[in-house]
Amino acid sequence: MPITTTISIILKDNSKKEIPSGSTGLDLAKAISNSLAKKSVGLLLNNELRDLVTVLKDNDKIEIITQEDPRSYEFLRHSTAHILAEAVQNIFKGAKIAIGPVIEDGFYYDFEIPDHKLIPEDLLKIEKEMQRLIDEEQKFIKINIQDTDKQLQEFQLQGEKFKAELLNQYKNDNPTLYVLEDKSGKPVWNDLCRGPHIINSKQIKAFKLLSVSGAYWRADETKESLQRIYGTSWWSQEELDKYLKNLEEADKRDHRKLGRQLDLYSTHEETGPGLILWHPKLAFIRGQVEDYWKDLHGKNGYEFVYTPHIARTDLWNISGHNDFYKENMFYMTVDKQDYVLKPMNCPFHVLIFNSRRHSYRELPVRFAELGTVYRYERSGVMHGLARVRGFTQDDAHIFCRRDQYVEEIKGVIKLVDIIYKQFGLEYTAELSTKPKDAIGGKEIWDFAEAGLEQAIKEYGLEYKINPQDGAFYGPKIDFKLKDALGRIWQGATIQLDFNLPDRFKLQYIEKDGSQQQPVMIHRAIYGALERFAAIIIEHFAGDFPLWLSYKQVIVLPITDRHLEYAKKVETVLKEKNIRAGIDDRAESLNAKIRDAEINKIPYMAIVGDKESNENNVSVRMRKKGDLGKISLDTFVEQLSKEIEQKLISL
RNA sequence: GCCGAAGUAGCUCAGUGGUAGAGCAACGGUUUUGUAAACCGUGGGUCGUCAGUUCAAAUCUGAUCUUCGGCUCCA
Repeated sequence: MPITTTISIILKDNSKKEIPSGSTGLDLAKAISNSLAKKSVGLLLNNELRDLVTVLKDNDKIEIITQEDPRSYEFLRHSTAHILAEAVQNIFKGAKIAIGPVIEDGFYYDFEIPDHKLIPEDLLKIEKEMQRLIDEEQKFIKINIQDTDKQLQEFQLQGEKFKAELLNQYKNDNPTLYVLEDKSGKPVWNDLCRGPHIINSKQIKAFKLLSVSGAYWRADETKESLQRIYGTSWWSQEELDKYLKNLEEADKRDHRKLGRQLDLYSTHEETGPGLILWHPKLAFIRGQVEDYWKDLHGKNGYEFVYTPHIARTDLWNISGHNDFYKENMFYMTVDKQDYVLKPMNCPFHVLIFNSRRHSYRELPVRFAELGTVYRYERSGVMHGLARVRGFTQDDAHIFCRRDQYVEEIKGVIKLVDIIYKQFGLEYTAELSTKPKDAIGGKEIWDFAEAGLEQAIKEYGLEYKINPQDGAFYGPKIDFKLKDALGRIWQGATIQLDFNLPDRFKLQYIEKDGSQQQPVMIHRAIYGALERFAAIIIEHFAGDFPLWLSYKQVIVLPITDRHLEYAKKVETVLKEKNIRAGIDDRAESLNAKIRDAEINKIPYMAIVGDKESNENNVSVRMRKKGDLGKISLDTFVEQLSKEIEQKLISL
């Protein structure tokens, strides 16, 4: 057989490149251009991320990943995590390493550190050690583990029980070890790892450790309790600074912080955790959000119902909640009868449907309710308005025929689209399919999943599939929404239910006189008003659009002699249903402006001599500053239009 | 629920065993102000709660409640 001295590589654009055999990805990059080699980080080799220094084979398909490619961060962060682990083991001698994966914008590493509890100050010490290791220009070397038993023994000898456990698990999958070598080529540290990694620690230009927290080995609370360090790393200090600034901005928008500053809501020890008291401003905003919802749903064929907050346990026995939802329910006993505080609205809506016979002609029936439910949440999970124990769902249940339900799903998707656009929120859809422990046969699941998929496709929505992530009672579409800072929140959900129609024996009379089971759809668009409030507070950073603002205009008289005209302006605005007020305090104009800005009031109408003589107002817009003088009539007209159109400006 | 941290005036925070502080807000007065803070004065806290150690506890210890960062779970 002839020995080939060159191999042929297929590049991203399907062109071919001949390089000497034994070349690595880095050699390939150099062969293309030196500037490319400088920016190169790793490879996409036959569709898998690999080290840049991987030796290439004939006919390999290669895409060189540079620092400009978002995928390059995976190499960087994963490698920074290794340096973190090395640093921690250098500082805390008995520390054992668990796992250290890349997460969005960063990485973490889990450790078991006997006799030491990490505190934030430790992070500085660890960062220093990491920098020292980075400056040592340590090389990442990949080694195939030939003798797993020997390696296993070594891990056990070192007390690296987590690595040993992992190696044992992966021993038949060609496990690899990454060894870090110092400049002299001496191995100084290693980790069982699939990679890929960067070549040299000096490529880590900007990193920061962010926080410490607890975690469990394999996310199992019965297993070892570990200490986790979170960090982030970037290709340049500028990138890191930008990221940290973004974190600060997110912190400023935190709805819990703004909730206090703007007097939006409170919780109290006396009421208990996760129970929200809505103050007037946020209650007003909620009212606007609810009115908009009612209007839209009324126009789209929904009928509104009200149902009680408690029901006898009997109801929850029939629905099955008392079995599968037990840990989340609040129970009480009255007159020796057991009651449950409702965790969901569906059983009530089902009872309304079942309270009389239905003809196929009446379907679909759509019952909607802003239903307040209570769920016991474990004490550590509460979070401001976003995760609470008592919350109001914008709930609705659709009962329809099999031949209707695709259209019904499309109708719900349309509402989701309209509503999210109204708030300037982007979203993505996810289709969750049959889980392992599901009720209902394959046939009905196939039918339901196909229908959901058809609806999404026909609507023209992009979506991804979450295999086996559906509810046990049916598949679902979840909507993840993205706020102004690009953060993802769980929003709307559309779920099919095969469970309740069965348990409550739901029926309607078909054309041929037979009794048929309707298809039942659960859906919520805001999700929960509490969480939605949290989302829009953070999305708008407290600067609510005019139609949502509790106070829309504050009139600022310059001196007392302008009070009379200021009152006139206020009256004119109020007559046009514009929510206006006057700041008549004996404060300087600057002070009044400052307070209005702090309270995030959208418009300030400043009135002095010039304005009162000409029936004008000087308009100042929140955050934008002085807009100049316009006539009072024009001002009213412009505001009315902005309110009418529910405009948003971010 | 679990791991870790925190709780001092309405808010933000200082105060490491010896008489509880600041700024802002509030209140009273003076100032009548042109696009992000006028000036003077006054009041306000059993230091989350309960127990313990001590001559003496905001400060040390324990329990408990709440909050925060995560884990797990979820609208």
